Amino acid sequence: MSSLEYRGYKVYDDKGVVVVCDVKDFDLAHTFECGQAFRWFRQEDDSFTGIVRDRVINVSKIGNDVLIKNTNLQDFKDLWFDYFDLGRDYKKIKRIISKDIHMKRAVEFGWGMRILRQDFYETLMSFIISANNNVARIKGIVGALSRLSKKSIAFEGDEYFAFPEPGVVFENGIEALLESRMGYRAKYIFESSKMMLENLVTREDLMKLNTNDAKKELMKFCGVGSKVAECVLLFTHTKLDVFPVDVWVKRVMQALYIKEDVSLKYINDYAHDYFGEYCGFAQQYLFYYARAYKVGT
DNA sequence: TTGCAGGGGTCAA
DNA sequence: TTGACCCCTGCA
Repeated sequence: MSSLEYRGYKVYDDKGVVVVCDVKDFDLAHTFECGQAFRWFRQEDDSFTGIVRDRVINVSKIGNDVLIKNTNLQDFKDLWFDYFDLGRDYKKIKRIISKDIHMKRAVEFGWGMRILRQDFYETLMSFIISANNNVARIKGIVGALSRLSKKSIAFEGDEYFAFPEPGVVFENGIEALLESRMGYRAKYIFESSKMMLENLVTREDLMKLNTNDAKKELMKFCGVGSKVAECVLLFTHTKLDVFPVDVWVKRVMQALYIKEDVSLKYINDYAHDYFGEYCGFAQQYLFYYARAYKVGT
């Protein structure tokens, strides 16, 4: 067994299980079931198994200790620390955005949600697929699309697949994409993968722009409108001051804050003004809360 | 069991 | 601003 201190965390490796001691503000269900990622699966023991890049890990908690199976200390430093956003003070963010009773309730309900730092291309494709679609089917399509990579990963008796590279998706062509049952989105996935290959828009470029310009750049991708662009910015940690407005966020904002039927843009502007630089976090707590309680339906 | 509405929207007109 | 859009899932 080896151990280390890394950026405020005591971490040790016990036979292939990395244990991160005393992690605050982290709940597995809040994080993996708040709709930000489509590649995490709840297990019978309430742990979660997920595919991240070309790895498959299983995450569970004992008290405030987080157990990550099928990895090592080096990966914790290189990958998992950033992926789970462990360097961020969520207590501070929750305090700042809890400006009223509604947000306090939402934060209290989803207290352990963390915004995962996900891969740019995978997130872009996943949220193009999410348009006018439900979560169960999105997961199915993303899973089917992943098989194209042919990068099989075995873990605990099951087979998983890494998300494909843009070149692989492009070379497979629209016919193969249609077999993933993604319907009219196949053209978007194909065209946007082609654009990724050509480096028309890169995450590095977006990092240099202000949030509004970064959003405009992202909307150059096929099948990417305002909502999907903001999701991609948020879930890749490219920009955190975004507020994706979908049907649920529209409902909850109208029911609790605005009290009348307004446009998506109005809600977006309202939230930016009201919640400020951390409005992306506010959106996630509200989304999770709204869906659970069916607020506004 | 069958049938239908709606889904973390986007695009084109 | 409005309707079409693939097709699956959940619910009556």
